[in-house]
Amino acid sequence: MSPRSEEQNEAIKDERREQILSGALRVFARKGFAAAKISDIVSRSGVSHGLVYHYFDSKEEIFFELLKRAIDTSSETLLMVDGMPISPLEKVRQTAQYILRGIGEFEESAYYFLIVIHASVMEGPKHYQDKYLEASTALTTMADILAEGQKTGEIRPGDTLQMSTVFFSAIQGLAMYKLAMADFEVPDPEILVNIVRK
Amino acid sequence: MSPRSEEQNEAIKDERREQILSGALRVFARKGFAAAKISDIVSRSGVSHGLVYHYFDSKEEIFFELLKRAIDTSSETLLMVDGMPISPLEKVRQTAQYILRGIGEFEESAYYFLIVIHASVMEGPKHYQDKYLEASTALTTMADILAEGQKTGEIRPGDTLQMSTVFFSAIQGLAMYKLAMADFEVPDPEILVNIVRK
DNA sequence: GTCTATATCCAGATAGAC
DNA sequence: GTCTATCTGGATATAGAC
Repeated sequence: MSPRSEEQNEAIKDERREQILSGALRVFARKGFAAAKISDIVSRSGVSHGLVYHYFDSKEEIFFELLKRAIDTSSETLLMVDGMPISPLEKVRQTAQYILRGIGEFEESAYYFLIVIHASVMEGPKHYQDKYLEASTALTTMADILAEGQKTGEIRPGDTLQMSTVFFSAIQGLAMYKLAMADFEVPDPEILVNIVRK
Repeated sequence: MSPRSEEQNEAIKDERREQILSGALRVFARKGFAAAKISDIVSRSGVSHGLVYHYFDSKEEIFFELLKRAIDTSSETLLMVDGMPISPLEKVRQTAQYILRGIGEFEESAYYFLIVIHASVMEGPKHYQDKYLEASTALTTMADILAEGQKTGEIRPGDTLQMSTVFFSAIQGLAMYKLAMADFEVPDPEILVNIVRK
């Protein structure tokens, strides 16, 4: 038997973990936390039942890892756009374009939105909700951008938090339509921009 | 023992059914079909475990009844608005006002939206999806209204089905925010109107 | 019409072989 | 590192008393 190096073992471990998470993403998104069965994840990811529990302590831990990724990614996206040297309206446009492209091109992207929805709306372990609160920073970040845009006159007058909420509501809703309807086509990002544009 | 009349028995049966459905609505909305336990419904509705199965054949039948009500109600609402002798833009405004008021005032209303989401996005019995397809008539009905409005110049140019999809996406998303956030306040309906208004 | 008690099945998690 | 076999709890649904 040829012994494997530490690095090789680490690489294998990472690969298996990702393999499991990738299958679990689809299963959790489509079924929700409680309805998702370990056996579903096993089928999707092609590993054995026992191996899942070798890499994760519980079903809950797998879900939480996915939730973490979903929220971290969306926060980073918004901070990235906010840091660009462009006008407020253009920031809104970039956000809409970026997210909608993701939903259209990668099914994974829509699944991550569903994970957040499950964690936030559905009853479950309390720390899901806690983690979710971090996601609401997106709402206020966008509201701040809109307020700037009101000063420059690019953005409609009105309650910026409400506008921000409608903007993200539409995005979440679109992610769901994408998964619900087979022939769904991603709408023109400009329709989202129209929510706030003067 | 004083015998009860047929009518009284019927009234009791109806009342119990509604009692069960009312509790089940909240449970299914918050947990999804698979995660909802009969014992949850029992706690919420205040009847015994056995009685639930006296009035319904299965958990599935309860869910389906709720789904039916959700979809029938939303179809009727849209047809009602469409039948009003008002301009296309005004029809959009009435729809937004009516639905948002419902979401704001009655928690029940937001729950029904969640029921539809569960049925459409989550994996489950196939006939849920079939039933759900009826709900998509709302999308096309609204698209038709928008097309009329484009002729009269009240509505923005562009793909009307896409605009209709964004409009309803936002509504669905708002229903979720309502249930996810404790301090949620319903936004001004005019923000939704702005999606399509020229 | 309503309840409690129980049968049956299936899921999450563990143990231990290879 | 990976697998199969098994334990154990809990859920749906049923049976039958009141």
